[in-house]
Amino acid sequence: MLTERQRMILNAIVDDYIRSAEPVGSRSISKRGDVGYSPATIRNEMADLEELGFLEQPHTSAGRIPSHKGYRYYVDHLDPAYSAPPGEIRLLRKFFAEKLSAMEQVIQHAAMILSHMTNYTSILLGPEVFHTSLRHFQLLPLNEETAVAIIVTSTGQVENKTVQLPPDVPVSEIEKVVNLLNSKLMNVPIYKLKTRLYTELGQEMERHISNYEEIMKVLDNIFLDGEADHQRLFLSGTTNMLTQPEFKDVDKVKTILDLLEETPTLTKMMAPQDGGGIQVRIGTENDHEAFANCSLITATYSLEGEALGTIGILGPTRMEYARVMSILNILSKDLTAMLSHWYK
Amino acid sequence: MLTERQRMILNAIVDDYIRSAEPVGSRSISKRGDVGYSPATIRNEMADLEELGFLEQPHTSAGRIPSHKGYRYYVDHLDPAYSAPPGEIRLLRKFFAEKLSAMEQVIQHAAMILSHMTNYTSILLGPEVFHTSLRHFQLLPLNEETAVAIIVTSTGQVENKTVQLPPDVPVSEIEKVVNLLNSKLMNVPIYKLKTRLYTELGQEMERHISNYEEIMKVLDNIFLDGEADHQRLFLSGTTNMLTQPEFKDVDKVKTILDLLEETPTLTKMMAPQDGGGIQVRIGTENDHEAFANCSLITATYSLEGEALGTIGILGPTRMEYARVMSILNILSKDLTAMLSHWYK
DNA sequence: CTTAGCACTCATCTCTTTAGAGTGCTAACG
DNA sequence: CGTTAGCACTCTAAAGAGATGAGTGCTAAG
Repeated sequence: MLTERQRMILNAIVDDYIRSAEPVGSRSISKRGDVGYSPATIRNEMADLEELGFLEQPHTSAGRIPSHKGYRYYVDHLDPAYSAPPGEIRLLRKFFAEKLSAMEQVIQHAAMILSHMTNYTSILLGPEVFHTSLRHFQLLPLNEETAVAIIVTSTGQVENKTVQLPPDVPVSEIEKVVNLLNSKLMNVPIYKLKTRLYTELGQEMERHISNYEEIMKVLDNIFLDGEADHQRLFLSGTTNMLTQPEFKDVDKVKTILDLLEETPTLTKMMAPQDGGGIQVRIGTENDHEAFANCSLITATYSLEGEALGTIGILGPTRMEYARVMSILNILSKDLTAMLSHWYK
Repeated sequence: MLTERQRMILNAIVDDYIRSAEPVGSRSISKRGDVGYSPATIRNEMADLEELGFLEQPHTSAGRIPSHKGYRYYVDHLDPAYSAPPGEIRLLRKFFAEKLSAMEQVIQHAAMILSHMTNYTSILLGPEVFHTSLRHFQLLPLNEETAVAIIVTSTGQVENKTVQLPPDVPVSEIEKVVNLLNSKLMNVPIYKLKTRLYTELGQEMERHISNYEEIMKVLDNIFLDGEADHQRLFLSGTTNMLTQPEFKDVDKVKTILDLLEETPTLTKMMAPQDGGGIQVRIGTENDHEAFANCSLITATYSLEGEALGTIGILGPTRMEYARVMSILNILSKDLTAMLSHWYK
């Protein structure tokens, strides 16, 4: 039905169009390495393919785009043996094997509810913390002043951080500390590391280690960081942004949505400022430019009196503050109640 | 700092703007029932409020919108006792109490993976079926010809459907059928109801019930419906639609996204046509106009040889068919494998 | 202090013009 | 006879030029 050359050209056009989303001109096909014909020749073939119904012209002086029939032909003649690259498959399987902890499910679920009820975007910061514990700790001196701290968690995640060492700490001392930590803090949940450091190790450290206080500071610093980095972010209702008339410009929405994908930035923004309770950040009070026209309302939930995570609603500055604040208030309390019931 | 009247006007402007997203003019404030002043008076106050920094003008001849300071004032002076309407709170708590079954988590998780890996929107149809079973069945005659069938599931969901009764069925007969169903089909998973109807009840029905065949038809009809309605839909990556240049027009995206919210329509579209395997529906081959520029690629996963659900990717007609088809193929097989392992 | 009236401003919509990409056709070439 | 160069032609997208109208600020009267 189609000549070999026509098939090749059709394939080239579909491929190009899939990549570029722009009508494909004869010149650009001609310039591809795998097609050895001039634009004029391609044009002739394209005219034929159009007549046969495989291509379309959006308008007279545009390039061609595949018609439905063209796509259909392309799909039906795809190499059936084609398989995604092995790296991709490995990734797919790896993600698929992951599981959410019961805790995370609750958070994710809450995110969904929030976005549905408010018609805004909800952002929930949940403590990954809950299902990861310490498997291994290492502190490798790089030189006299700096060392790399390595934390391996029960889920196999490896975190590392470069830290400044206090002056004049002999290697033997460091080894002692590391051994102590590994023996005493093994299997302790990440989020409890910092407190356990003091409650369980304080005395022993004081007895055996010379620079006790300064080393304590270093460790404190390391675990503090681990705590923040391990939080997990759940989003829901991002498309609700689109329904707001102030964001009818796609580019504006895009900058916001892109920022929502940037987990670290978002995590920082969600961090509660001084004290808990409901917090409202209006427009530029969010310290990111893309949120200049947004307001972020957050509330914290907690376990045993300690703030664990944050739930938040992102909307236009023109937001139904009263309603959203009330809903956040209720849900954060319910979450807190549920958690304390759960982990008791 | 602000006079009572200024506060009132500021509040009115913020409220109006929250609702309308349009700059608020003096006239519209004046016309509100709760403000008894003419536009000119309002204008004077508005000029003052602008000077104080609570309001802004997008341009000289537009109405006013609240500034950040204006929102801040509004928020800080919100009635602290305000609480969302009780109906809303009840709804919130109800949703929050819901739980996803293990099965559903897997599906939802798969949806996320798919959208992340493909950068398109993923739609997964999972069998709610798995964790709901029949708790109670009722058939209430309305008159001689019609009756309401009520199905209560183990999760407390209540489904009802109006059905046509065959002529001349005495009430006593109906009662017998209902009793038989309740005694024999109690705790049977919804998805097995239809087959069990025949395997377990066929003979007994035939013996005791006069209009056996016609009543069977009615029941069949009822359970068929329940089966379809109980499938659960998971979406992920809806915002990926935005990154496609063909959908840079917000209105176009909106029609698509709106359709994605319509669960029943979507469920129907995802239904596999004749036979399983990977299916590609290009443009208008999807029987909904809003998807004229979209392609939907679907694959089914199954349990014990029976198709249970569908996983799909929605993207522009200009889609990376080969890659997506390969990924769907792998994931659908992995899902099938996982399920058979799970439910054995 | 409040309100009516009127001139003024500026965004938005529509219409027109312009620039550029890509075609179709014709004629020449190997 | 298939392939290629050249050129006129077409049509969109971008830029510019009025017309429209909502809403203001100011002034003067109530």
